[in-house]
Order: sequence, then C-alpha cells, then structure tokens
Amino acid sequence: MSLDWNDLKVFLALERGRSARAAAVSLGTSHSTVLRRLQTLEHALGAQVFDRTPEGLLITGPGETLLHKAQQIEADFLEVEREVAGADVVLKGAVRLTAPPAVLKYLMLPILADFRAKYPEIEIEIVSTNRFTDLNKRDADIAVRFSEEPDDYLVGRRLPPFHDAIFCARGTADPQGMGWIGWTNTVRFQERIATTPFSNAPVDWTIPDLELQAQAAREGLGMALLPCVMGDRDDRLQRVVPHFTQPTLTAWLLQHPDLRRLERVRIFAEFVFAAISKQSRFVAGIG
Amino acid sequence: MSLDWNDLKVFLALERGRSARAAAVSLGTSHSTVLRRLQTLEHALGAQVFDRTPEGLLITGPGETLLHKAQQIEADFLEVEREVAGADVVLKGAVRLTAPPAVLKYLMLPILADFRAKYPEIEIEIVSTNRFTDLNKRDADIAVRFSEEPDDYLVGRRLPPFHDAIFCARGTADPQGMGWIGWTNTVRFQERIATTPFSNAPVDWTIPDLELQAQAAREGLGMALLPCVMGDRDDRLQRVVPHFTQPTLTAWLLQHPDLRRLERVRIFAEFVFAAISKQSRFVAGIG
DNA sequence: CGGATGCGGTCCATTAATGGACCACAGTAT
DNA sequence: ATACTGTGGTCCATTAATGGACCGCATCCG
Repeated sequence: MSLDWNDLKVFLALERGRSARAAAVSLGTSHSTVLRRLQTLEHALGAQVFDRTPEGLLITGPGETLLHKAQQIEADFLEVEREVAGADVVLKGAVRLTAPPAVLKYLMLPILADFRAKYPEIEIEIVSTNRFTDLNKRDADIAVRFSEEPDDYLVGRRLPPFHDAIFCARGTADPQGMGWIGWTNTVRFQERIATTPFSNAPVDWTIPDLELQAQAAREGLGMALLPCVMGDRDDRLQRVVPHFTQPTLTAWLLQHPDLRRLERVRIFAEFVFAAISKQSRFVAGIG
Repeated sequence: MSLDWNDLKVFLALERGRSARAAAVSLGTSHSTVLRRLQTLEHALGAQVFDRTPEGLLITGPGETLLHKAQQIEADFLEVEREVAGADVVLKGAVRLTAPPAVLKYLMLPILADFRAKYPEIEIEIVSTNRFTDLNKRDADIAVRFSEEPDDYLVGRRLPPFHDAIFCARGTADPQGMGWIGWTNTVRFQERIATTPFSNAPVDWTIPDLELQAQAAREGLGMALLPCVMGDRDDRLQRVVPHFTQPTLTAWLLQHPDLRRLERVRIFAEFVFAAISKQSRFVAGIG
C-alpha cells in the first residue's frame, strides 16, 4: 500500500488538535474520516504514530520521528504554492468582499489586516451587504454567507461551524429570569429559541439589527442569542448558560466560478479560509 | 481549494513519463484520472504546469519551478517511510532480484550494498536472468527489465531513461575507422546502429554476450554499442563520439501485484528506484 | 490514401471514501 | 448517583472519485 500523502495533513492536524474531533474541525472533515485516515497512515508506515486514550490521541516515538519531517514537508508544500503562484503573476488589484457585518467586525477585520500586511498591493473593498445577488452580478468577488446550501453555480467552501450562545450584561445577578431580546420575524426566532433552555421565556424586545440586540443586552435589557464571535470576547457581556451553544446556519465562503482564475481572489480566499479555520474553536464558542 | 498533496505524485509521474498514459501506468491508475488530477493541481496552484500537445505533455516555466521542490518533497516522503518504518518494525527476510547482468554489475551492486548496510537483516538473492516468467512464477520479487511495455498485470515503474554510447579501447588513435563489435541478431543490430554516425561501418565481430563485447572493445578489436553505465566509468574504454548517445528500450522496475503487501519488497523497490533516480544523469550518459 | 498507433479529452456506470448517527467509555460537576 | 461533555470507535446511506469506453486529432508507415 502506497502512502497517501494527504494523510500527512491528517497527522499534522491530529498533532496540533490532540483529538480526532479537533483535527476534523480544522481539516473541514469528520472525525470518522480522520480516524480512518490515521489507520491508513499507520498501516502504510507499518508503525503506530498515536496512542488512543480516552483523553485523546498521544503521539508515540515513531510519531515523534515523523513529526519533524512532516512539518518540513508541509513547509515545502507552502513554498510550492507560493513559488508557483508567484512565478506566474504579481498579485495586485482589488478584491471585493461581502459578509455579515458581525462576522466582519468581530472575526474578519484582524484577518483582513494580516492579509493586507502580507499582500500590500491587493486592495480589499468591503461591500457589507448580505444578498446572494452580490456574487451573481459580480458586485463582490468573495462572500461569507450563512445558509443550508449555497447556490448551485457558486463555488462554495464550508467554513468551520459557527455557534450562537445566550448573552446578557456582564454582572447580571439573576440571568435566568430574563426575557429575550429577539428578532421581528417571530416565527423564525421562536424556532431558534425552541432548542434553548429558555424556550418559554417571553420575548420582551424585537430589534431588527444584531448590533443593536447586542447593545441592548449590554445595557441589561434582556438576553440575546448572539454569535459566539460577537459575545465571547466582549467584557460587557457574559453567557447566561456557560456551556450552552447551538449551531448557526452553515457558514460558507463563496465565490463566482468565473473569478476562480483571478489569482488574487484565490489567494485571498485561501488566506481567509485558513485564518478562520485556525479560529474554529472561537467561532464554535469552545473554550 | 486546498492543494491535494497526492497530485504531486501525478505531477512527478507526468514529468517522468511525458504523457498521461505513461504516467497512469507508473501510478497504477488511468489516464483520465491523471488528466483530471493534473487539472485539479493546476487549478489549486493557479498556474499551468504542462502544455498539452499532440505528442504529449510539455513542462512549462511554472512546472520547472515546481519540479525541483516536488522532487525534494518526494525524497522527504521516501525518507519518512524509511525512518518511521525503521523505527518500529524490524525488516527481515529475503528479497529476490532479477536484472540484466550489466545493470547489476555496473549500476546496482553499490546500491544493493547500501541497502544491505541499512537493512542488514534483509537478504538479497540475485537471480541474474532476463525472463518475464521470473515474476509470473514468483521466482523473483523484483525485476529490472528493458521493453516498450511491461506485462499488463505486473506493477511497473518506469526508471529514468538508460542510454547507450559507442565505446572503443582507451587510447585508440583513429577510432572512426573501426568496425563494429555486434550481436548475432544482425537485423536487430542493424536497426540499432542505423541511427548512429557509423551506420555503414562493417560488423567485424558478432558476439552473443555484452560483457564479452565490452572486453573485445577493451582489447581494441573494434567499437561496441554499450550502456553508458557500463562504459563511462571504465578507464580502459572511451567514447568514439563524445556526446553521442541513444536511448535503450525503456527500463522498468517490476514486481508482481501480490507481492506489494510484503513490506520488505516494497521498501526494497522504493530504495532501488530512488537510488537509480538519483543517478539518472549517469544512466543517461550525461556529463 | 488508408490503417495503425500514439496523444489529450470527455462521459457515466461503478467503486471507494465520506460523514452523520450511534455506541461505549471516561472524567467532571452538581 | 446522575447528568453532561468530552473522547475513540463502528456502521452504512450518501457523495465523490475512478476508470473503461469512446471521441477526435496528429503522426507514421506501407
């Protein structure tokens, strides 16, 4: 059996994540695939590179032997991508991005700053809207969207799962007696809160803007179901139930197929995808 | 779109085979898979690494950029397999090898010595014959063969191209007035020399053994068409036309599919393939 | 000129890999 | 003691990749 070189990606993700499930998140796959590929890798090498424990996967002696070389190979692949991409085009021009404002504000702006530092000749135009027609009309090159499925003819990559949590003002004495700060589309909002511990709490406020909902929560007007990226690093908010989260609609990084051949769009998409993937625990509200 | 690391195997096979079908044979897959994966690779890199021509695939500038790094990565993977396999399992048992005597004597014996040094518990049995039935009857585990195509059901990897050159005794004053030392199959031999600068020179000797032909050349009896690995490091021989070489039949490293699961056979084949690949200039008579 | 043999390219029935659901176990908090 | 949350592990309906068949083109040979 010939070694599947992609299994080294799995190995590296496992070494970093220390568990099959963490590796799966960072690779954008499932933990069962990760475990299967680990078995395949160990079979191909004729050596066991991780011990399985209830706490997770622990690297073995042969695994340590492999790790150094695997890191070198990964660096080589990154260099391949830089060298070959760079051999063809000088990256400059504009990339137009559209994403929900909260994702932009609480997650992506530092990522975009890093990107600009790395590629100073690429301009990023943020078109902060939330409509699919952006890509169809070429109004945007890259879109972050939340939906069950992207449009069939858009090229979509599933981002790591985003989660919402229930937040209220920091220091609230009895957070469990609060009412909801919710959306005007009450049917949809009722569906959302039906799976929370407070499905029967009253909806005291209906506010048609997420940022305003967050502000209302900060002011102590009630509890709001907010993205973890929005609430977890806000020292004026706290979770009502510390370990409760629930998934949002699936997050996609989308682009129009015609634009895939634009190098700077591709580089940008890869960069953003990798950066968000690295923060998969944060966007899922873990830790 | 993340780079599929296995696509670099496809890239290397294409560079060596010069066509999708040749690459497919060496990879044990189909040419449609090879072409699809090439497209995927080029897409992931955002650069075209081969030009498609009716004669086959021609490497491009970005492809040349990629090639060096790809070879390094391949060497790293081979080292991964050696290091990690060596760290966990003791490889022992016998490996039976068959190859043309000249290839064994002038190219492979140092390689086999290196292999034995590294894996002292693996015995190498050299079965120095030259018949395909060796593998079919399990008389040999690994075979080096020269032919246009290997048997369909044998697993073949194309070795780097071997070349012949015209040799005579070192110190011959007027080498261009000599006659041929050739084979008894005069039709085939006429075909071979028709593409040399001395297609009209007489065939003074017909000797049915390559080693004897070489010895005859050393003795000054004429000029012989010999593999470069045989003549270039022999201080009793010299090339008649310094830079003239011509390719031999294609060299294959063959094994029976059933034997692929024997670890020591696999390790041995990888080792030999890598070692010969590293001497690709020598076997082609370059430099 | 026609046949043979190579090539790249595309399609779709078949095959192999995936991932979501579920299981059992272990640790932690209440 | 119970509930919750993590882990590895397995299974199978679903999804994605494969490869064999076929196409058209180019070259070579008789």
